[in-house]
Amino acid sequence: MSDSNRIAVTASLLGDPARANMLAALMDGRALTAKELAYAAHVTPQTASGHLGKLADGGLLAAEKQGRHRYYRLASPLIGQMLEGVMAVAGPESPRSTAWRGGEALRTARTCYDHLAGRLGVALADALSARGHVTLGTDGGEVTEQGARFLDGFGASPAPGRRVFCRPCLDWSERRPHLAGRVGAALACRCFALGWIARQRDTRAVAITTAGRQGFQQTFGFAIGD
Amino acid sequence: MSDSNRIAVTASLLGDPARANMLAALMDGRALTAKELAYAAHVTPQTASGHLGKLADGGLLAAEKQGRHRYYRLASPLIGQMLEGVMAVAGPESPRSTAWRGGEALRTARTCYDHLAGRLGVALADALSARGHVTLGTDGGEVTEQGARFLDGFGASPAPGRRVFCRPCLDWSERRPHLAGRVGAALACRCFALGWIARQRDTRAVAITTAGRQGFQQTFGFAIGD
DNA sequence: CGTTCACTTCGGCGCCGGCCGAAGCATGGT
DNA sequence: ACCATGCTTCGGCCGGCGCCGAAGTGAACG
Repeated sequence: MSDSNRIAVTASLLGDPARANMLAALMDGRALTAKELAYAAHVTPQTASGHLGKLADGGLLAAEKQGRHRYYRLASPLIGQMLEGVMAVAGPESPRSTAWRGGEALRTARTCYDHLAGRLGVALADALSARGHVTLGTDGGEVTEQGARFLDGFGASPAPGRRVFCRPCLDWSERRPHLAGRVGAALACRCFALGWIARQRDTRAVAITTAGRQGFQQTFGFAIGD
Repeated sequence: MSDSNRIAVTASLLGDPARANMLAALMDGRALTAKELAYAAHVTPQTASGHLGKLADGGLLAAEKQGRHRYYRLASPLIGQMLEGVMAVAGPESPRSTAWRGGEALRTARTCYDHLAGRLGVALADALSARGHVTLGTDGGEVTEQGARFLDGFGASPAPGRRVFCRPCLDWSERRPHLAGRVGAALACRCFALGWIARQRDTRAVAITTAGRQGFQQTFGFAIGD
């Protein structure tokens, strides 16, 4: 089988709306049951079962059985990255048709596998860059020395000691980069731990709490949230 | 239309073998005619015409008419990046079934949109890293000062003056990173210009010339090619 | 132990999309 | 002007795949 046939096989796994719905639901890094994924995909459990089997056989999902429950998660960060790449190309809807449910919340703040995206994610990247905590270029970026001290103090130290590079991830709703990689993941983890943001049921839109609005304003200098 | 339906629509464009073949053929950054793409995809011109229309309508290809010839190319580097991401997940064939035609040449050296991939691409990244010309981490890397001087001297200066970050791209055949981004593109461009590598007709496998074997050995310290 | 729930498998149906032959239009060459 | 070539469109065919009802297996609960 040629390499482009392998592309076709992998891509066709994403190319069904039900399966795409499932993968998107798993993009917040959590594991969900087959039943929850069936609900997310708007199909019956039997249909979902077939789809999940294909995704697992194709190496995109990892399955774990707990009693009668079957939990699925994305098989690796690489799958998350691939989905990000497809999303970046698929892009947002045209501004004229943004009336679909939940869209605004996703645009405000959401998880993108293990890091934050949407306006919140981009605002974090912008603030860190503007304050000289990270230096960002076209192909990448790096945490500065003062940035490392800042992140240490904030409780989001990405790695001890060594140089810490940043992986920009083109945000599909903002069309500008947010921070992926270890830095992005550490920031997200810390913000959840502080209670500034909270996961919601049935969506990977992330809620910004009152504490979060204050925290982002005082610590990073931007206003976000209702 | 929800974001995951947009994923499905975009992915399904890649999910057909004929279309995947065409996109793969265009991954070396060249523009090809509809006829050439039909040949690459092993379908008739009329079938190819329908597929190309879909890829162009979907924003994946850009079309340009020259007389009776219709040239298509990938619409943007972002498309190349997306395809890289799918290829990284699709991965190589299992070692037991590598007998397909042209596979070894692709693994040795090929273009990955605008930069070099395969063993050659990975060897370049390794050599630059080992010699201290670039520093590479998990999420990215940067050209060092001595590295910038080296690249200047080599004729592959990626950008004047400013800090130059590197974008690692997981090589699907080697499962380790080669260099994408501006640095990778500048290296590839220079190696073509030096005649160390040459494009081949009907494949994005890149031929390593005799001059190239000597040049890579003397300048970068690795042996590659027949 | 019986009931409920989660999940999987089977079988049948219908839709969709890729395929190509045929035909038509446009361009290039002699 | 005629012929060859590149490309597109149309129509029909067929295979593949997602869908769900029905049924079965296994786990959890009272």
